[in-house]
Amino acid sequence: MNLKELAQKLNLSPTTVSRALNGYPEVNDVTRERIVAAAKRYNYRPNARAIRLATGRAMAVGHVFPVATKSEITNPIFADFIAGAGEIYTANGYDMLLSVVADDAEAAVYRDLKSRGAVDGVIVHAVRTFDPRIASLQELGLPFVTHGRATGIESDYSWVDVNNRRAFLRATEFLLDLGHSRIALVNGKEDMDFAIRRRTGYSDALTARAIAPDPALMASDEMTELSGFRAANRMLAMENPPTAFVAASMLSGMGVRRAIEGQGQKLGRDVSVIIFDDELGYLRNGDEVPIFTATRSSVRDAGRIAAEMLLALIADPAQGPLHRLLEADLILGQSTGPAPRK
Amino acid sequence: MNLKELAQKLNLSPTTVSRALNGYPEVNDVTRERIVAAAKRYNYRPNARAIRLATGRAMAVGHVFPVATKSEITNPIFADFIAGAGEIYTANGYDMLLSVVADDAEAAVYRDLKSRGAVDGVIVHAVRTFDPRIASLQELGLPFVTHGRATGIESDYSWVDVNNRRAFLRATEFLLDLGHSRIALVNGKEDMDFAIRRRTGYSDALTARAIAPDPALMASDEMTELSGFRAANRMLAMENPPTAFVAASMLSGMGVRRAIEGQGQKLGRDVSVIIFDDELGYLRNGDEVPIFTATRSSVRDAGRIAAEMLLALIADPAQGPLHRLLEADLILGQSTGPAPRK
DNA sequence: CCGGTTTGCACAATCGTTTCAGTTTTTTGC
DNA sequence: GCAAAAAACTGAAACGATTGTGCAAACCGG
Repeated sequence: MNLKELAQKLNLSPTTVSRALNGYPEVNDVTRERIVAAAKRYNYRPNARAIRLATGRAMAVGHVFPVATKSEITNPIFADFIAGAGEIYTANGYDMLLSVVADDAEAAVYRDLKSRGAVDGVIVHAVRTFDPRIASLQELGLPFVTHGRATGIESDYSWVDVNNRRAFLRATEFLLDLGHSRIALVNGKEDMDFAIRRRTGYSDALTARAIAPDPALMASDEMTELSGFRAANRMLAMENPPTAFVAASMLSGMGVRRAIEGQGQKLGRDVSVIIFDDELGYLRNGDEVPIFTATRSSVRDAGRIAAEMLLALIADPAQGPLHRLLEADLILGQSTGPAPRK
Repeated sequence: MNLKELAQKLNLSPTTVSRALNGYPEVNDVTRERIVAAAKRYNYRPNARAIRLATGRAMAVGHVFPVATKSEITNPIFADFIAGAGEIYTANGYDMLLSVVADDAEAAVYRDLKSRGAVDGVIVHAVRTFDPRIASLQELGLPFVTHGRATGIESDYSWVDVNNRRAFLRATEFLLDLGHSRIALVNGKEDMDFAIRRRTGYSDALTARAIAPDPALMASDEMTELSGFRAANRMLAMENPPTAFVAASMLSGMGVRRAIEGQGQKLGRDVSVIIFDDELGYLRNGDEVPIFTATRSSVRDAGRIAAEMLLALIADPAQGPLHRLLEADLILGQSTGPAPRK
């Protein structure tokens, strides 16, 4: 059932039917109702391909899912972010186009998406410091929003980010307030921009209390359980081991916990742990009572916000670069307690 | 740069240019080369919207990402499956359309996708027993491939699945061979079809050795670390506790491990654990040496295979329902050992 | 050299919408 | 009652490709 057929059944021109369904004013109310009713009855849905060609808009936004050529790590954040963004697209009649691509071919994909006219805008994931994608997107003139900021990029662009620095600053301060002074950082890989910011927050908190950050207490690796375990194990074996950890993710934190318990120590009593909790659907921090004390910020919410921002930008690119800095909550769980007395 | 402009620059008709670029035979080789060179030089990419309208094909496949209305659990499998499938789409010039939708609205989304002509086929995730989506897709006449099978559906349809029953049968047999007789199952939620099959494999292995499956040794819940921990804790506190566990996922297994170690027992010596390993990118089972003994089957591979199957089906639906049953490898890790002597 | 085939290209219709620019009909003001 | 304005509707041209059909020019064997 297409527009022409529907128009014939109604003894009207395609023009009128189209206008009626799209809410144009120049159509009689009774006619409009007749048309709407018929459309529903015949289950008419305008052909997406034709609309796109006629309007010149893709009514779709692109997400590029980089598959690292070397490490096979897929970003665990991705699914939740997509879920949040997707809700917004669905609610606004937009489609979401997902491109899976080797991470060295991303620029080409953006150009392709643009010149094929497949999308009206894109969301950029996993921003790195000095991320070259930002410049190439600006050059292309394709509306975009990044999830995370890139230190080292001077030009202005639209982004949604968590205040990672402040989150880690607060987490570290909280541990300091509990009397801890040997506080370790189990960070993600520090080519990611957010990891740098997190380390800065951690260091700043220590420095502000006149504690010099100890490089031996700072680890940086993939945010997996295993590397969290290894880092914590190594540090706990030191002569002057840490009494508290700040971990970059739920998984890292689980690894740290295992190391602590493996040494026969008790989490939250002998050694404290704070994690950064992205509230991933399948990695929940307990049910009623949080297992870990955590700085918490929902990735799904970030997805929603980024999607809304992008749609606004598509509707009116002139409203210039938009920014949104989300603050993480500090929630109290069972993994922190006062520093043990010597 | 569109077809007409390119044709003008070449002093040719759009027809010829189009035919040259699409490999039709009736164009002179030197002309073709001239055209191809010009296309590359002007960076011409045919407009996706126009192609779709003209050919009637969407050159896109849909993935529906159900967001549970009640539990907020997003499927951790999803990202890896998508990554695998996406590779295939990209290689074949197809786009991937992702719809995020409340799980009670899925049927409507399929109908919408079909009548709008937005996709040529879809992949169905997270199949449940008696899954109604299969019938509605068959009715719609939209090509589809499911990831997982649905017991209780009598009609034939295309699917890709892991031999879950055999995987759990082998895992259980392996533990039996090591002398274990009190073997527990920490399963996923048993409204998912694969979970049922897994339990069947587990039970069958026990029964074949004349051991009656003990309901007290069978848990079924979300496949999270916490529920794995709780189930194992409960079972280890029994009078006659299990000496081995079969866990449904990496996360469950991590929970089981924590329960074991929490009781001061040693994994692989006092209590054995086998997991099912989906080889998720961010939940790797160790680096060189696997932590857990596991039945392993790559979700990413499953995604690739399902995507290839769907594209084949779109090209020629008549080749009828296709099936692919993947076998899981049994890989030896450090989490299993002979049953301890009483 | 000539009729018929092959080769290489172009014309024009088509896909299903939107939308500009009319055109017809109705309403309005006086 | 009539011109002007407003309301309601329509024709036709886009949008940018693909593709069936037609038509010259080149080529062929005899």
